[in-house]
Amino acid sequence: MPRKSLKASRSEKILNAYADCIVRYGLEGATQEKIAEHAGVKRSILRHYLGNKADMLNALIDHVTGKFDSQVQLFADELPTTNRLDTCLEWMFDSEYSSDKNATLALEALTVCAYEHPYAREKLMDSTKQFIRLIENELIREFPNASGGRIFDAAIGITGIYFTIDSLTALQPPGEWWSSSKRAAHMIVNSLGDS
Amino acid sequence: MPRKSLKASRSEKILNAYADCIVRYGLEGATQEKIAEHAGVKRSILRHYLGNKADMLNALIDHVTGKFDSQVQLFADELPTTNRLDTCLEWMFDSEYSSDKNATLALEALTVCAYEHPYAREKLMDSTKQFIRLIENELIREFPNASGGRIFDAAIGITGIYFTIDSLTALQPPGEWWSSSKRAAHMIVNSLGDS
DNA sequence: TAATAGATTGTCATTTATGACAATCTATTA
DNA sequence: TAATAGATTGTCATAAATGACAATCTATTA
Repeated sequence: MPRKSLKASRSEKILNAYADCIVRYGLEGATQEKIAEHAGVKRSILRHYLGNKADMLNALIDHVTGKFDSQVQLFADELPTTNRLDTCLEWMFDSEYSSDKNATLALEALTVCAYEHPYAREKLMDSTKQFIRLIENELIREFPNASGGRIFDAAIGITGIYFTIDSLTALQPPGEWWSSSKRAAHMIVNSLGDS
Repeated sequence: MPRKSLKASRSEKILNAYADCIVRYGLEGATQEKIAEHAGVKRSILRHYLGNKADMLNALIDHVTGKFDSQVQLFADELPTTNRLDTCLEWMFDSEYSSDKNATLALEALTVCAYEHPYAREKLMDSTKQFIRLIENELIREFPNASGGRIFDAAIGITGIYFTIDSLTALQPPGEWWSSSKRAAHMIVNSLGDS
């Protein structure tokens, strides 16, 4: 007889606003007032659906890492059957293409609290590993004969280049930095070719 | 007849504590109380030497970028005359060696406020450029015949790999990530060799 | 349509962070 | 040693953030 619960959709909306806020104002700068404003709800609502500050942070950690993970998965699924690796780099290093840049940025904003929050550290580590593994898989597919060690080195390198150019977004770097990043990633890829 | 001013040394100590705090707690999480505690002084002292919150942030921006710049300069000056590039990568990607990792981390912690603080954005951009230029110079010295474009691409790539592995410190990644990062950087360097 | 579970709003107390400034202490040297 | 400029400490007012909870509104369906 009760009305149906909006918990799922409301929580979603609030956590997205929370993620936006930590990217914009930093983790501690994302106050409940600001989150509520961004989400277009009253502050009391946050508490109603997500509990107190600590609860909210835990929910946020799950939400941000989960969202990142599923976007990574979606990204992998959408890659074409031919020319996968080139397409992959093309998508990664095109500042226009990417649908939701904030996924990476939110991850990075959370990183600063890893010291204080072992749970965040754990989840962030998992998500990072999964991203590296995506790159590894594409490299293996293209260079089945390369050693696992070299594949991993290359994956770490490409991931590093991507994370940095992504986090530099806040500094509004010139567009050439994106294309240079892409070419640097290709340098790594090519070096796997020379057996 | 007055006593001599401690402004320089006190400000230095406070700003170092401030930088430590933003790395540990994030920009907004670094409250005056915590800074004072880390610096081993009373909170009132902060105001006495560095003014109000906004003044302190500006001083911090100058301090952090200035410190980073001078460490980069020192780093370049200490490179040996022979085998410079290898030594450079060796030092960058040795998690033990580096004297003050926090210089990079503080830079990254400040990045989140770039949206709100154009001044921070400006200074951070300058420092980043200077770092890239250091790498560029070493690459040019080793590969005088490589095109400027390829040199820049490589410098962007190596810098990206370095910044990322450095910021991942908070997640306590396995030591192999450091060595893999180093080898990835070498892949980029080597690709400059095959004209 | 009446009862119910949940949505939504509003308010108040507590804690925390900051700003301002008065009061006191201390090295320096004229 | 006395005057001075600065160091240091302490306190209070204000603002901001959070936590807790009461009060009201509204779908849903028995």
